Parts: sequence; C-alpha cells; structure tokens
Amino acid sequence: MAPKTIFSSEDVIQAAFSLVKESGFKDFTARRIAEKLGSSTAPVYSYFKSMDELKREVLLRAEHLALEYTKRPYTRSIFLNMGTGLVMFAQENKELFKALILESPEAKQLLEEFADILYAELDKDELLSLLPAKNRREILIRMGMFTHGLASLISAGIYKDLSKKEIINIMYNMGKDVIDVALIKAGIKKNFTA
Amino acid sequence: MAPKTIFSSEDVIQAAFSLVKESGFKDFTARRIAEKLGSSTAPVYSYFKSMDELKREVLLRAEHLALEYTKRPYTRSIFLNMGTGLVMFAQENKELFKALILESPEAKQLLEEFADILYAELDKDELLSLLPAKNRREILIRMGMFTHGLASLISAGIYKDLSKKEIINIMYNMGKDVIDVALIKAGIKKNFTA
DNA sequence: AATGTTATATAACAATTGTTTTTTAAAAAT
DNA sequence: ATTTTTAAAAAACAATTGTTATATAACATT
Repeated sequence: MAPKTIFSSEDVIQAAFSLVKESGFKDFTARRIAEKLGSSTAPVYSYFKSMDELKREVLLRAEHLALEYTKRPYTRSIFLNMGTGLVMFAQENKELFKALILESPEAKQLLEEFADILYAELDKDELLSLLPAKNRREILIRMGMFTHGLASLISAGIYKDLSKKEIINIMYNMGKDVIDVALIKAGIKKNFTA
Repeated sequence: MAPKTIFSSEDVIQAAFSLVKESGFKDFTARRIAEKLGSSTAPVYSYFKSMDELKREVLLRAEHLALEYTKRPYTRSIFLNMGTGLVMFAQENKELFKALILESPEAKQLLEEFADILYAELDKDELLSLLPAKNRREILIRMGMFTHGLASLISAGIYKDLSKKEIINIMYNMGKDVIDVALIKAGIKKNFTA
C-alpha cells in the first residue's frame, strides 16, 4: 500500500486561502502555496487539476465567509446586519473583498441574493410595507450603493478602519435617514424622529 | 547622425495607456505594448528605465483623466458635477477605475482633494453654510460613499451601465435628500420641497 | 563615399510560472 | 523479505516575463 497522506485537500485549500487573504492573488502560485504548506507542489496538483481550479475554490470560500459575516447578529435588524456584515468583512478581509469584486463572476449574483433577502425583509416591516414597490426598491439601491462604497473604500485603504460600533452607527444613521425620507415623501410619516 | 525617431515617448505612453484602458494591467508587458505600437520593445526601454516607471506614468494619466471628467459641466452644480464625473469616468473607463483604486497609492490623496474642493463648495452655499461643520462633513462623507459605491459597482459590471441623464438624476436625487435631511434635522428647513 | 551616432530590431539572459515527468520511499499485503 | 501501490519530492519543460547585450542600418556631417 501507499504511504500515509500527509497533506489533505483541506490543507491545500487553507494554505491557498490564507495566502490570498494576506495578499490577494498576486502571489497565488503553486510554489508559494507549497512553501506555506511545507511541502512540494505535488499535493496541490494531486487535488486540483489546475491552479485555476484551486483559485475558484478559494473564491468560493471567500464568498461563503462574506455570507457568514452578513448573517451575524450585530443588531436586531436583519437589514442593518447585512450592511454591517459586508463592511466588517471588507475591513477584516481587505484583499479577499477586492479579489471577490474583481475576480469573481459570481459577485454580481451574490449581491443580487443579498438584495432579494433584503427586499423580502422590507416587505415584513409594518411601515415600509406601505411604500410602493418602487420606493422600497430605491431604499435598497441607495443603501446598497452606500454600503458597497464604504466597504470598498475601507478595503482599498482610502477610508480609515472603523470599530464595529462605529460601523453599526454609520449604517444605522444612514439607513434611518434614507428610510425616513422615503416615508415622508410618500406621505406615510410626517417628520423625523430623534 | 542618428536615424530619425519613429516612436516618440508619447507614442509609447499612449499605447500603454490604451492597453491598460482595455484590459487593466493584466497584459501590461513590454512586448504587448511594442506589438500595439508596431515596434520592438526597444523604444519602450529607450524612454523608460523600467516597466514600473511606465506603469506609474500610465496611472498618472488615468488620474488626470478622472480629474478631467469631474471638471466637466454636466450641470450648474459643481457638487453634482464631481459626483457625476466620477461615475461617468468609472463607467467609461472601467479598467482604469479599478486599476486606479487598486494600484495607485495616490488614489487616497486624489479623493481627499475632491473632498476639499467640495467642502469649500458647500461653504459657498447660502443654506448649507448655516450648517455646523460636523453636519457638512457628514453630507460629504455620505455622498462620497454613495458616489464611490455607484462608480465601483458599475466598473465591476455588477450594476448596469447608465445614461448620462440617469447618472445625473440618481446623483441629484440622492444629494438633494441627503442635504434636505441635514437641513431639516438642523432645524434650518421645515420640510421637503418637490 | 566614408564615418560616427544612435533609433530600432534582434537575440540572449536569468527568473518565474504552470504543468508534467521521473524518482523516492513509506506502508500494507504477500 | 519482497512486492506493489502511490503520496510526496525532485527534476524537467515550455512559455512568459523584465531586462540587457548585440547587431543593423538610417542619417547628417565630413
């Protein structure tokens, strides 16, 4: 029989993932991964037909991690949690966020899934369900742009890092105002609440 | 004397720029640039000590182009023009926008310059100058995030392309609401105007 | 026409990459 | 102990890259 397996496919993926998390796909090479793993390049090619296949796997993991962030219970509002989660993910995984936006063809689909979940969420809200679909759609688009902008600027190092509390605050205040504007303009609400 | 110069440094830069504009820095190699130019790689190395030096030049040109976009008179409001310009630039130069955000250390500085110009602009406005500095700053941050988010999503192909008119409209409506909220919350304005 | 200068082309270099081939040796079955 | 299987290592390949060295030939001056 054969010698014991030393490096599992999970080991390979984790080494690759941690490499990309640190520095994006700049140094994503079979030899660098092997080095990180303390092996030759053989285990990499034993589990993956090509580097491209491994790359896809890494991007998939990054997507799952992002998704996981958006599901964490930062607050009681799912709406707020998704936005906060995306920004937290971008901040704590700057390279992954950039790689995901730039290299993942599924990024578009992922964000559309977010939008669908949120749209259903708005539907459940007592006040917001009174809004015409068009207005609810606009709230979503506005908050989507804002959230993505914040996440993107932080991941690029252009905007400074924030504490979790600060992120929640920024997202909450913006969300509140965007929603209030929509409600007031639709005649559902009269003025701003403190 | 020497033979006539066939390829100027401007030719080299333009070939490099057009290459990056088409497909980012993925195929930014001396040989691809020479091919585009219809020359050997010699002219490239005669004007630039290294590919890195040429890369910096290309990024500089991209910055200038972005700046030029933000100075165009889309509307009568400088505020609106800068936002619209950035989104237009990102949409019409997707690869350049991404490269700029990702590879240019000066991107941060560039956006800070934008912010300064806009801050001075808010200062000149009759109503907005009544706002406390903190509130004006918040308007800027909110619009900055929103604008960058829209630009970034379009450049990544995640959000659909828009006509100039649509971009102006989106930016105008968002800006108006963000400003109105600030004015109302500060007690300077009573309610939304149509 | 011969010469010197040098823009451009060509060729060559070493380094790096993805990938394949070959070697080595560990482990179980005989 | 020998054999078989096959993880893993090591080596080798071709392609591509940045960069440098060399060759070619155009042009103005003599």
